[in-house]
Amino acid sequence: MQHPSPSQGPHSPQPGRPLRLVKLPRSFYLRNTTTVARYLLGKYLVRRLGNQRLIGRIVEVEAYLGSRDPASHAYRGRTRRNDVMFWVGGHLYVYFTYGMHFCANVVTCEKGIAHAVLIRALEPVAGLEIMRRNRGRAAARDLCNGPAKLCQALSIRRAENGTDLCGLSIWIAARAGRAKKLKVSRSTRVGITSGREHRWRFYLPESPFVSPGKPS
DNA sequence: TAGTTGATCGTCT
DNA sequence: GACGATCAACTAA
Repeated sequence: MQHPSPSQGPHSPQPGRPLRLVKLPRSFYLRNTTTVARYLLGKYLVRRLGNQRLIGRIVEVEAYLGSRDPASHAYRGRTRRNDVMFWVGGHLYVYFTYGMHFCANVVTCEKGIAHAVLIRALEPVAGLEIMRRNRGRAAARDLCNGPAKLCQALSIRRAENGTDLCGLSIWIAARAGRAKKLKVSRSTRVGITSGREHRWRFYLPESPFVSPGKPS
C-alpha cells in the first residue's frame, strides 16, 4: 500500500484550478502514531455540513501514546470518556475540556491500542464564511489556530465523538497527484506539565496558521 | 507585546 | 472536590 507523503504547494485552490482531494484509506491510520502525526501535516480535514464543505489544511498536531504516555487520557486505562481511543485507527475522538471547549483527535493503530493525534491547528481553505459565523470572528488567521478554535469553526462537538474518518461526514484527504516534500518541525507538546515531556508536537514552521503555543 | 485571570463543567479520584 | 491536551479579555509596560 502506497501512502501519500506530506504535500506542499499552493494551500488554497488556485482560481480556475479546483482542489482535487483523495480521502485517506484506513491503512493510513494503522501505522506508528508519530509517523501518522507527521504525515497528517499538509493533509486536509474535510467537514461536510449539509451540502457545504468546510476544509482546513492541517498545519500542527500532537501525538499521544496511550498507556505509555502520562499526558494521554488513556494512560490510566479505559473509561467511558476515552473509549473511542481504543477503537481501530481512523476514528475521531472528541473530548470536552475546561468546561467549555472541545478538542478533536485522530485515533491511530489497531483496535485496543489507545493512541491518538490531537489536531492543534488548521489553515482554513474552504467554507471560511461558515467558519467565521461559527467563531464570531473575522480574521482567517484566528479561525483555526488552536485545538478548541478549529472544533468551533468546523462545528465539531460531542456528537462527532466516534465519527469514522472513512465515512461521509468528516474525513481527511490528500491532494491528488504528486506530493512534494514538506518542511516539518517538532517540539515538546503544549500545556503538558506532568513528567518528562516528549517532542511529539509536529508543525509546519513556515505556516502563519500554527497555534500561539510556544515551541521548545 | 507579554503576562494574568476569569469563565465554566465534565471527568476522575 | 480538584483539575484540566483552552480561549479571550484585560492590564501593564
